[in-house]
Amino acid sequence: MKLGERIKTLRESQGLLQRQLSAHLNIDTPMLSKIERGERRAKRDQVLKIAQVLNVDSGELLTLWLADQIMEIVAREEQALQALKLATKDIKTIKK
Amino acid sequence: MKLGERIKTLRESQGLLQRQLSAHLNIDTPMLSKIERGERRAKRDQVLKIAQVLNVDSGELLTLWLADQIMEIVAREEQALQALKLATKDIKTIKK
DNA sequence: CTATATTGGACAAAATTTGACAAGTCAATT
DNA sequence: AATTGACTTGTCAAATTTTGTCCAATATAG
Repeated sequence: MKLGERIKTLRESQGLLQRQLSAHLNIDTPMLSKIERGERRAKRDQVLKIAQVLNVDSGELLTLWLADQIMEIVAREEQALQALKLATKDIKTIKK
Repeated sequence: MKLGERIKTLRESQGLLQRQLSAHLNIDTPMLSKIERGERRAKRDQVLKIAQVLNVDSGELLTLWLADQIMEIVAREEQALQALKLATKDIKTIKK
């Protein structure tokens, strides 16, 4: 889980406590702790809120958030790379 | 949804009815109909069972099944390609 | 040591998914 | 036109998963 690490790094770099950041998200500290450690997944709007509070581009965090979810799906599958390749191709053809 | 289409094609190529295939999966025909049209997602063990009944390599269907899920996550996101690229990199480093 | 921050685990609430069922369409047949 | 068979659509409940809270435990700072 990369998003959690990134959040923790950003939070600490700004001298914020879990208690403070979690307050912005309307969750308690144990919950944020779990998100930072990747034990629980943040919701999309929480990611946006975190980006806002920590003054970073939401796109950066959303990318990590999405990648984490993809990893959860494919990480234990033999066909991981094939599936990723196929999905990438599909996305590209959709965008055109 | 690619898996559904593939299932339908395979099923029809073998002259099987939804009723027959769905019986193997212990679900009713409406449910299979939805899976084939991508309205509902098959479960992993259902995919394996389908591969078995339709005599195809389970890896092929699992790849489609995984790709579908990835698409569900990223399809509507701007960061889709970045996230896919990142996840691909992560998978590759894990496998090494 | 004390106080504060973080983590762990159990449980409850909320949200999502899975499936069954009833009713519907559509096509071919009679 | 009515019947039949295959498939589809919509709704609802059961089951599973996710999200969150609370309390206690551990770690960290002063």
